[in-house]
Amino acid sequence: MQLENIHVAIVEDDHEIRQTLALIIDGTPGFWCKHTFENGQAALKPLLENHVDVVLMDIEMPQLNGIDCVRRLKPEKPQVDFIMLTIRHDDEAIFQSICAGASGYLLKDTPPAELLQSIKEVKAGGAPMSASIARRVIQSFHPIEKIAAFGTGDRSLTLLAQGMNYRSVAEQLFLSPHTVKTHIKNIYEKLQVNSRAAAIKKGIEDRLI
Amino acid sequence: MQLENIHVAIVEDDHEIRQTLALIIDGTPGFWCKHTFENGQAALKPLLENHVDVVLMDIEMPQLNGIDCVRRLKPEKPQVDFIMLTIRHDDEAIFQSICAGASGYLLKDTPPAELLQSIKEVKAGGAPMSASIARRVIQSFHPIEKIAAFGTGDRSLTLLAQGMNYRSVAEQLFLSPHTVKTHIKNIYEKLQVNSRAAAIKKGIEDRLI
DNA sequence: GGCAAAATACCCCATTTGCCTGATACCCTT
DNA sequence: AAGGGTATCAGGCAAATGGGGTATTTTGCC
Repeated sequence: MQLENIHVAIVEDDHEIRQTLALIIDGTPGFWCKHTFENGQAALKPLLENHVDVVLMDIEMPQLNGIDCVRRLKPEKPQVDFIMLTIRHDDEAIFQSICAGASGYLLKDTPPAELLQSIKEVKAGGAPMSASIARRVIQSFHPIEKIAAFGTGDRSLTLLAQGMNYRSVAEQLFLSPHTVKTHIKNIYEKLQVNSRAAAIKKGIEDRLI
Repeated sequence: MQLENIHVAIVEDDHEIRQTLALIIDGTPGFWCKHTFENGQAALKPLLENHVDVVLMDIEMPQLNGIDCVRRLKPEKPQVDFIMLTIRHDDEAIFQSICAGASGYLLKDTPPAELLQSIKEVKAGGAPMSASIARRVIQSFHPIEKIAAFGTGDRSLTLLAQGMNYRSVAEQLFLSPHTVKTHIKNIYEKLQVNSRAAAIKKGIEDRLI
């Protein structure tokens, strides 16, 4: 496939895991474990100054955790692909990692063959994820059960979010501006906000819009 | 692995592809192609009334496209896993499919072995995606290059989205309300909107907030 | 049929917003 | 030195918003 080795770095605080991963990678043709670091802080400078293709990144580490490490490195080295390699499978870890710039997310029980495949895959423009992680990511797009399900009002909110004012929304929905106002008032109460701005933010977060 | 066959349905308007897929699935132990349909409309009733585990769904089909078909079936049959199987790889198709309720997204050049593996994977709670699709999904979480990168203003927008008014934002950022006003005006221009509501929606969509 | 909830509509009024004009200053690049 | 971009601050003004009411009609449900 690729003519040159894929240069890999490992950031992982557990000595044994770090060594094992390095052995797996170095022991496979086409892969070269160029660096290993025992926490995020130690990885920052070397990874900024040296080129690697893929970084395997643990999350829970002393001094600087993997998510923050990615957050700081990715903007500076956008061509580097970061794969989180962690036991954490909670939404917070997953989505913070992805938002920080990770291009892959594997659980630590990933078998060596799949790990190596994932490294190749991310380098080829993919986004390798453990099956359960991928499902979580996909599910994050699925609509939530509409909280308390307000009736006509939700349409109003959608239109407001598009920049319309009471009058325009009223025309669109064939209602009086007064009515729209009443609806919006009710929506504010249900969403526990008191401004259009906050309502729209909450509405989007809760997938009502 | 599983004691019983995985029951699969195929919704695909191209006769040849449909037959080929059916042959692949029926020819593999552990899989059973229970139904095939030539468009979304034809699939609706049978899929509501009969149980299948996984549906392979094309997108572009006459009468009822695959995305709308999933949108209508998934809420009624949440336990069914839908895998889009299409040549389309544009963002609109990808994200509309996922939002409609698809749990997987494969391109039509997926080799048979990988297709079968994906069916098993989705049934096991995964979310099989072609590599390039997965990357798109992941990238959708990444912050956009700040359009024209407004400097201080973006902070203002974030605070406005939390329901603050000019005065509160000004206090928070140690600025004059006038300054905040100016910033917001500039942001509106850059986002091509003219109301706070639309700005927040666009800001969230573009991941500036 | 009857009741409760939602939807519809209207009023007043203080506050806020969006837009206009203008200004000063700083940091770039040319 | 000149120009462009950004950040800062200011006053004025028409329009929109948010909050407090009240009241009628429609709807869904028992």
